[in-house]
Amino acid sequence: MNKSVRQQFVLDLIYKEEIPSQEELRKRLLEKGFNVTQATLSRDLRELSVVKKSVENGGYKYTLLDNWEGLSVLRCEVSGNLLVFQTEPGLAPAVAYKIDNLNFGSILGTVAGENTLLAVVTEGHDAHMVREELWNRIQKA
Amino acid sequence: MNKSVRQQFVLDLIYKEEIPSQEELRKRLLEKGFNVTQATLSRDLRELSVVKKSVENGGYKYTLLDNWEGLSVLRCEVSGNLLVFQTEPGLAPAVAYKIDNLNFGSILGTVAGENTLLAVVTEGHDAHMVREELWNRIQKA
DNA sequence: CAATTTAATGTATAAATATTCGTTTTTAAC
DNA sequence: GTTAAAAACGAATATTTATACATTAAATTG
Repeated sequence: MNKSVRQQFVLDLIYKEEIPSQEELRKRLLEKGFNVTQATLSRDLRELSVVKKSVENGGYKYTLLDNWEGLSVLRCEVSGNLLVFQTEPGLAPAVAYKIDNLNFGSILGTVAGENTLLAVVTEGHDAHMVREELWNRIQKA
Repeated sequence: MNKSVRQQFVLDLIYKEEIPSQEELRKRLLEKGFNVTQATLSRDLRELSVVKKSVENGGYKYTLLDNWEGLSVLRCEVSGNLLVFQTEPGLAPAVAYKIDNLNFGSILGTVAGENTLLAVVTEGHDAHMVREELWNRIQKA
């Protein structure tokens, strides 16, 4: 019944299912043991930068504004002040681009090869924490 | 007073300004000579895949779901059934990735170098039309 | 060009969402 | 532990957005 845990579930749900409304989201969360009101979810979605987009053939679904659909990041490990990502062949530059655009202050910059990319963590930040943060954002289902 | 012209203005407005609601969008369009109701704009935004996202320090703004912010595509020319894009150094793969993800039936596939990328137009489609379509989507302000 | 179909839009309203305000819970400071 | 401050939340509601239905405009067919 903790906020950040709930929000993780929210991200998970909208990633895996087609949620058309906050009321529907509320019901799905209830099944998982989270009993909150629509108002709270409205605030959650705001904080998580979740948006409602139209889907083919009518209706709407909630989705992440920056979605990593199709990018398939395979792995992310920490070594010193570096994060090392493995991606599907050829996708590293695209992933690097997306990471750059997140504007994480905790990431100084990225270098991408074919399927490997390095992200340099800013001094004073804990690489493992940054990894967590990023990984959550990437949202591998 | 043509629909597609209006929608172009809509894209333009939400790209250049912070529009917080459909009612506000209506007023801005009115200034430009388009007199439509909120209902029409709701339908426009659905068709254009425009979403409402939260902004720092409160409030909301409409924005494109797939935004090309920071990608800076410099040029796009047609040769036969090919579209040839020039981008800032190193960004071609990221642009190619985004184009792939638009799922245009009119584009068979893309190949990216460093700062140049080729998009192959599907047979039966007019390359110049496709170029227009894509270029509008890319929305260089 | 008349008849028919299809697309675009407005009006009115239902549905969905954001926010105000009051309450409870958590955190921080002593 | 007590108190003060901050964060989280619900209830009620204002605001915003989507849609059902009716109407008009445009395109298609004969």
